[in-house]
Amino acid sequence: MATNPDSSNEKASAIIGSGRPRSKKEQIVQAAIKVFLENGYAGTSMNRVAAEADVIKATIYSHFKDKEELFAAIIEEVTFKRMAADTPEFEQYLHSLPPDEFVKLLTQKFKILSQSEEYRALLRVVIGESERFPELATLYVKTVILKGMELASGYFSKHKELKLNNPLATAHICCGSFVAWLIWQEILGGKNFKPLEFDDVVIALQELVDAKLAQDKDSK
Amino acid sequence: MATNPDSSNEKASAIIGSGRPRSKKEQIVQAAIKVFLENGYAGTSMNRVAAEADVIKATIYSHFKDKEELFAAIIEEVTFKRMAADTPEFEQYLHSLPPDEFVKLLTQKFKILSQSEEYRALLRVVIGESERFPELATLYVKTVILKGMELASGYFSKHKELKLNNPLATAHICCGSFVAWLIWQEILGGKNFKPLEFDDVVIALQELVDAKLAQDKDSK
DNA sequence: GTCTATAATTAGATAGAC
DNA sequence: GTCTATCTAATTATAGAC
Repeated sequence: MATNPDSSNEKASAIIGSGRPRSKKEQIVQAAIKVFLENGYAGTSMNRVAAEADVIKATIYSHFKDKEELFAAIIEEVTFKRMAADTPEFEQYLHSLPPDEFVKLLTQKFKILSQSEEYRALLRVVIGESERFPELATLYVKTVILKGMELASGYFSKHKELKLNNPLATAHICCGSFVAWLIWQEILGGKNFKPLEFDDVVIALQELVDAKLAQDKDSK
Repeated sequence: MATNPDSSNEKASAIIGSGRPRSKKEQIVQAAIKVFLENGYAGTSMNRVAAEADVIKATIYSHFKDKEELFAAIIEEVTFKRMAADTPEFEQYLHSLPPDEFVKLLTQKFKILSQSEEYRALLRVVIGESERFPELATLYVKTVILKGMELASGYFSKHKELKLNNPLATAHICCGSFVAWLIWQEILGGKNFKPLEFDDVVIALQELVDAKLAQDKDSK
C-alpha cells in the first residue's frame, strides 16, 4: 500500500525457481516481515533482511527508499492481509442472532486472528513502535480494532432489549477483554504461571450479558 | 533489583550539587529510564544515555556490565517503584464493600497508574521487548497485572451472592477492559478519532455486574 | 570511580558496472 | 533491476591515565 503493487517481473526469477516463482521484491517483503516482526524496527538491520531474503542489500534500496519505508510497507501488508472485510449480509446475519450466539461468533473470529503467530507479533510490534510510528498505530486501530468494535457496538445498539446505556463502552468490554487476554496470557507469557483459558473468559462474559438480559425481562 | 542497592558515595557529588545531590549512578539510572522508555531497547544507544545523564560513557560501564543489564535494571526499577503493596487491612476493607463501590475503588487505583506517562511507556516497552526480554515481561505480569487480578478475583470469590462460576475470568474482564482501554485509546491513539471515556467503560461494567446481582436476588 | 582516547564492528545508504 | 565495492557515521565496549 505504501509502494506500488507488485506487477513487475515475475519471469526472470521464475526460471531459477527452486520453490514457487517469487520476484526479488516479494522475497524482500517476506523476509522483512519475518525479521521486523521478530525484532522490531530498531532491532532489525538491513543487512539481516538482505541475508534472510537471499538478496544483496543494494537491491532492497532499489525497491524501497529507506528502512522506514520498508518497515511501513510490511506493517501495512500484514495488517491488511488478515482483515477480510465482512459483507453487509454477514453483518446483518450477525445482528439477527441472540446475544449468546453473537458473542460466540464474535469470539470465533477473534480466535482465528489470535491463533496466528504473525498476528500476535504484529500486535506486539505495533504497540512497541507506536511512539516512533503513530501513523501505523492509527492504521492498525482503524483496520483491526475498530472493525470488531463497530461490529459489537452495532449489535448492542440494535438490541434494545439489553437496555445498554452505552453500546460502545459495552462493546469495548467484550473486545477489550479478548485483546487483553491475548496480551497478558500469550504475549507477556502469563499462561506459564497463571493460565486462564480463553473460553473461560467468553463464558464469564456471557454470564454477565445473560444476566443483563434476564434483568431487563423481569423489569417489564 | 538486578544490581546492588545504591548506598554508595553520596558525598562526592553532593559537593557540586546544583540541584539536590545525585550520585552518578542515580543520574545514569534516571537518564536511562527516560531514554529507554522513550525509544525501547534497540532504539537506545549508550551514547545517548551518557549524554542525557551528563556522564561519560565509560562511567556507565563501571556501574553496569552491559546494555542489557542496564535495561533490565531500569525496567525493574520502574516496575517496582509504582507498586506500593496494599496492606492486608486495606484488602479486607475492599472485600467488605458492595460490588459497585468495589469496582469504583478498583478503577481509582487503575486511574492513578494509567495517568502516569511513565507507566504507559513502561507498558509499551515491556510489550514491545517481550520477545527479547521474556523475564522482564514475566516480572511485569507478576508485579503489576497479577496484583490487580488477584485483588478482584479474591473479591469475586468471597462474594457468593454474585454466583460467578469463574471469579478469575470475571476479574480478567474487569482488569482486562481497563488495560485494553489504556492501550487502544492512549497508547495506540484511538482517542484521536474514536474517543471513549474511561469512566464510561466503568459505568458499563457496573451495569453488567449490577445485572448479575439483581438476577441472583430474583432467583432466590 | 571517572575521564580521554580509541578499538572493533556494524549500521544505513550509495556509486558505478553490467 | 541487480550486483560489487565502498563511504560515512554510529554502534558497543574497553584500555589506561588520574
